[in-house]
Amino acid sequence: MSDKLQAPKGTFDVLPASSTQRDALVEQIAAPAFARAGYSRIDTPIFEDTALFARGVGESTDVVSKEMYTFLDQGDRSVTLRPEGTAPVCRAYAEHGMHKLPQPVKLWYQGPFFRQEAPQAGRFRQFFQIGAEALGSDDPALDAESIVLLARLLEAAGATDTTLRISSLGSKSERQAYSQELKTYLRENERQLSADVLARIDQNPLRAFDAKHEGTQAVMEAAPRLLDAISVEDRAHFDEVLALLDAAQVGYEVDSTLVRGLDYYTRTVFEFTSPNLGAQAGVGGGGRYDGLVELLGGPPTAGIGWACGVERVLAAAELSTEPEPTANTDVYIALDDDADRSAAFTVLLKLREVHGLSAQIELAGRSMKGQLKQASRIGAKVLVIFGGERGQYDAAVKNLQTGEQQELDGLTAGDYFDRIAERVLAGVKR
RNA sequence: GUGGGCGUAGCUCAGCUGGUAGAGCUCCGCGUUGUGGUCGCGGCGGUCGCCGGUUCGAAUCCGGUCGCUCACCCCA
Repeated sequence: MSDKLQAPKGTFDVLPASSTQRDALVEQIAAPAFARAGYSRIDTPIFEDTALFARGVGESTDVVSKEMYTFLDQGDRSVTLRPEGTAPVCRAYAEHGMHKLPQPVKLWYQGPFFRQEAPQAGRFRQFFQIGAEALGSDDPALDAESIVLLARLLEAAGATDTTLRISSLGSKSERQAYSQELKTYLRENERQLSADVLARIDQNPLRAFDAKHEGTQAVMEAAPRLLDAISVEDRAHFDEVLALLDAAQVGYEVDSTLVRGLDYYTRTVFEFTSPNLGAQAGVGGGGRYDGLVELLGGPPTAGIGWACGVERVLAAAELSTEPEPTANTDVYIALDDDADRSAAFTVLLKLREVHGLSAQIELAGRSMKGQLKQASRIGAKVLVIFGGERGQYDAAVKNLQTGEQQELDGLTAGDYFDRIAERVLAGVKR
């Protein structure tokens, strides 16, 4: 075991048993919902110029400062495995001049993301996200639409007991002023704060709201709230978002302590959590990021989006019944000791290619009993036996559902396929 | 990075106070049978994570190390 290679720390193999439900989440639940809401699929590179995240997500964030997989390529360019999807989508928006398209531009994506953190329940180094970004409009209805989209997605996936927390971070200027005020407050109470909160007062004081440390939480209860400091316009925008959520009958909790760890967020921020997830309770979250596109070299552009973790959604949905990959093989070709293997192989390919059937042939040297067992194990409807018992027949076609079997003799190179195929098709259709 | 729990067969696990490894499931074969199910019998499969120490003898005790896992932190 010691020298056996294994998947890198924090990564996992998606085995056949679980790939079915993962695919279903993306293809049967997410994709149709996005299509109905006017979102188009976008795929950005798995790695990007490191500067994209440094600038877009923020140098001081944990994600950028200590969790990125960054390396130099052969040309000494610093590249980074994408830790999140919003910055790349905004880069693509700016790079391809999407501001010239009818606004807003709605995009969705799905794929792996990378963060070098200590793995634990619900947290991986390579994880999969489904995300949605809508750029080019700051209409509160877009915020509401985006949030409702995620709410419905979670519901459809089976994560029905989630909680939505929502708040507004206001605009940059108020946030900066508030940040100063909060720093002062924290300094006044620094004796009760935990060491790591204390160490980050200058970097990101808002983080203190997230701490689980008791003393810190006591201090934060009485701390000034950003939601009380935002501008009249931002407050009106936020109230409109809430009103639309009410209209959509999406329940929420306004939580003025809600903090997001990425620098680009402005105004609306939200997060869905699930009680059956352990410490990493967030299943999905996001917010508005007016200004990000401009920061990345594009025109001033409003934007809002979210991402949800595929592994977390699935865990929150508590899919108890692990559906075995439904076996739906049409034909299984069994080989007796004296089978004409060449003829069997030809029939196998023709059944697949001419008749479009799913056909498998014996490949493991099993006994006839073992081959029968294998055929029923993979759900074959029809069995073709080549060889026959002691040469009593050249081939036999057995309907595995009814048990009836027809034996064919005198097969010649010219007509064996048609005669077998005729009987196979009759059996498959039944 | 820090702390708790755990590393025995492909999977789930047993193995008390030290005597050089077991079960169930899976897989393969044989018999039974309705060519597949059931049942019966048999087989494949492990340097007990790794290294060192104590001992006549270590899966078991001690130390170290690696890995997994949960939590802190952070986030999806």
